[in-house]
Amino acid sequence: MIADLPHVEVALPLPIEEPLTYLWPTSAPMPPAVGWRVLVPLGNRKVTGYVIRVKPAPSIRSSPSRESRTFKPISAVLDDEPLFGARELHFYQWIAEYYLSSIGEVLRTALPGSMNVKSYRAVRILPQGLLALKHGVFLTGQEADLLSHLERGGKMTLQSLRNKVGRHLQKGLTGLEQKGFVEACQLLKGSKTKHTTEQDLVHLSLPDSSPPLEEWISLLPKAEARIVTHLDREGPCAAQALRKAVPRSSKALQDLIEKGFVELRKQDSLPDATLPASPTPEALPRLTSEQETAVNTIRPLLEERAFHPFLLHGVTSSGKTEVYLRVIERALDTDRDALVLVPEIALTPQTLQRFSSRFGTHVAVLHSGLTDRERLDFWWKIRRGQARIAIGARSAVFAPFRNLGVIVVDEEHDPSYKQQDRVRYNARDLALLRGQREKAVVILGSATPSLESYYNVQIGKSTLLELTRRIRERPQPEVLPIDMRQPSSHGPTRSSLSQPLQQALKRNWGEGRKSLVFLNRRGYAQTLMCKDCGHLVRCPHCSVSLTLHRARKRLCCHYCEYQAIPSSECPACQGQQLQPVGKGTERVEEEIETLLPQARVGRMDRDTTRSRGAHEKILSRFRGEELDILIGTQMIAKGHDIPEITLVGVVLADASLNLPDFRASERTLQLLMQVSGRAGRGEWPGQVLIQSYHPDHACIEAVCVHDFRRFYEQEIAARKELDYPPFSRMINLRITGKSEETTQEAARRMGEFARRVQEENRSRYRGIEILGPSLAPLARLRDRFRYHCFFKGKAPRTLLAFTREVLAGRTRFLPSSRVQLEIDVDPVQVL
DNA sequence: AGCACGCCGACT
DNA sequence: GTCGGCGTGCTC
Repeated sequence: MIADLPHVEVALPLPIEEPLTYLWPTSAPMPPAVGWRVLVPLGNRKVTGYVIRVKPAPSIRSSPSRESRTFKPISAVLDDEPLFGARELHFYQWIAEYYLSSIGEVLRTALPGSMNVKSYRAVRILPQGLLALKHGVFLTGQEADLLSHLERGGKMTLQSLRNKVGRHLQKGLTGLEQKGFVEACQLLKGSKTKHTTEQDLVHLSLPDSSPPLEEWISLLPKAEARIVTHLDREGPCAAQALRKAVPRSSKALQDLIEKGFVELRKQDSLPDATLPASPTPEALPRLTSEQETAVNTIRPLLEERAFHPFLLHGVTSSGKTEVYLRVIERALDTDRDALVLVPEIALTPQTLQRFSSRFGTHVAVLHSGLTDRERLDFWWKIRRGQARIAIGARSAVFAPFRNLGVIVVDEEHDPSYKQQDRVRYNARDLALLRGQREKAVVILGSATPSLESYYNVQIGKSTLLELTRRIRERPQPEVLPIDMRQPSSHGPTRSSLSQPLQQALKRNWGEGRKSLVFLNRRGYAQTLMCKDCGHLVRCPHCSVSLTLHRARKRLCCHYCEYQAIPSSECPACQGQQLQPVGKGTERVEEEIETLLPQARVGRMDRDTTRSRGAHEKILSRFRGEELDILIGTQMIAKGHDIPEITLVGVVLADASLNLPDFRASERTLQLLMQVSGRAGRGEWPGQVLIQSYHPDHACIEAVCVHDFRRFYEQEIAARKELDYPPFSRMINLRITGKSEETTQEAARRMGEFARRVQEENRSRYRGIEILGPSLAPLARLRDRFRYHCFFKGKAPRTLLAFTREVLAGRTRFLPSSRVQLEIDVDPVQVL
């Protein structure tokens, strides 16, 4: 046995739970260690993996009777240094265990996507093959077919060949391979992204059984032939230099790479130039006394290098960002790094401006629009200590800083911090964990803290810092409810805008001020309904109705890609009375245009911000002098600061209130407070009108009197009563499948099995409550039926242990791959 | 995840 | 007969 060679355990980004063992060849230029990214053989392809353990050399005493198996060696080491160390690995392992996922999946989530290289089985045509095709000799029909596809495509994966030729190509291929017309090989995918410290070196990579070079070159197009000649004469050449040396080589080089006749290899180029000098210092704004207290409370703990969580509860426009900036400044001064998390939608140029004007090029901005290359670049800059601040959405919580001093989670209540697929982590919670592990200060900021975070303050786990006043002593806007049940609210028309809101919009526009109108429902009408038979137009793939989008002239499903052309005829009764019901932003826009024909009205929702930069473009038109009234969905409620807005209208506060979710009223409060906060940020006082059919609901009352705490007290009492979070933890198990019967049956058996597990270990699992299984509120999505089940318990560890035990028996209740199981720990959205 | 294999029904 | 569908099981 080759007992002395080092073995490593490699985690793979696949749904394989266990790491696999590989041999670390002695020929490798570096010793095995945790964190190396490697390419490993798996079946007949190659995948990226990450070394998570170096196995101790087997002792001499280990009995040879135990079947010793041989392991495959790794194929390649992919970087010049490991991507993570023991500390980071431990963090990843914690996440895998807590979110009931595998370490490989966590690594895939935590590291930039372009780290994942894969290979597929492929074949490529050999020069003899090209000749054979030209002269049409010795070929069956299928062989000729295959060769002609290969001639066009160069190196092709078996998959893509199959798509062209059909599945049965094995016979033809083996024939061609025997005749020496094609060669089996691997095609790497995703390896093209490199960071800037590397450059491409072009190598010739002629097939093994190569004829004389001249014969070869004669078969290639001119430009390609020139490159091959150049490489043959000069040897390997940097891609950029080659482009200069050989005219018109870009396209030809691409073709050669695809045909597999040349290869790109990475080579280190010079490291980045040093960072530019610090930005021009700007006069720092004077802090309010509240801001100063906050900064002065946080800074000493930062300097102590201790973990300390803070909840910065600051009303809108109270200057939370300035507090972050001051603390970050101090962190940098003491040689520590800073991480700032914001909801994706709040990553606007306006927000970033404040950070970059203060900290210049130290800031790495991680937004969704980055190319793979840029993302990788930032990742390495952070890892190498060249970027000292990162600002980004959810996934930035994994930014590879080594010396964090402070983590900021702005708008900490925002549900977008929860990842909704694969590893369903909550970035806010991971920020706290990371701060604890790395002895950093963590600041959670919000005008409307989540109940969890506010509760943590009450039980002493976190320190509350309050900013109760707006900067420059601006008053809070006046917030008034409008009772939509009162007939007097409506005018003679059946407008979605009440009389008071119409009056206010007119007046505000007359005074030359800006108005914001909020409705959390896009499209023209919620759906079409038949007046004769009551039929609703529904999505054929999901259990939801289709939304009418008038500009696009389509009925759209908001959960899948399905679209239909609206017709005036009822599909059920053939009546001609299909009518729009339920108004969306598009309709409200139309109503406002009718109400104020001279006003300039804009709309901002997912439909109008589809293209890149559209979001900011609409906002800057509104900020400038091009729009008077902006109507939109929740994306108008976030972050931006437009001083001229003096009126905010909420068309229907109830829309999010009636969702079957225990957080519905919390969510509604957050939305309403946030959108209200847009009013009166400048010199003129603001007014907010909230239309509702439940104007006396606790969360609407709370918004009207600006009393978050009262709402909190009420809501927390209700949660306690029902043992909902934060008084318990929940885990949601969802079973989905295309067949209704199979899915329902699997869900039923899962519930049964879970109850049996509980019964069998009654003493340990007594405190766990099993709710369901039941049909999910969205019973079908993308052709899959959905059933779910909740486990609820007060002790997180026991709850996790229980769930693990149930999952261990998943083969018992998940008979086939026709049903899928998704696990969501601490779910935020349970539709 | 991706790939092979093996079982079935529907056609050149 | 083969073609192409899908379900099952494995990967160091």
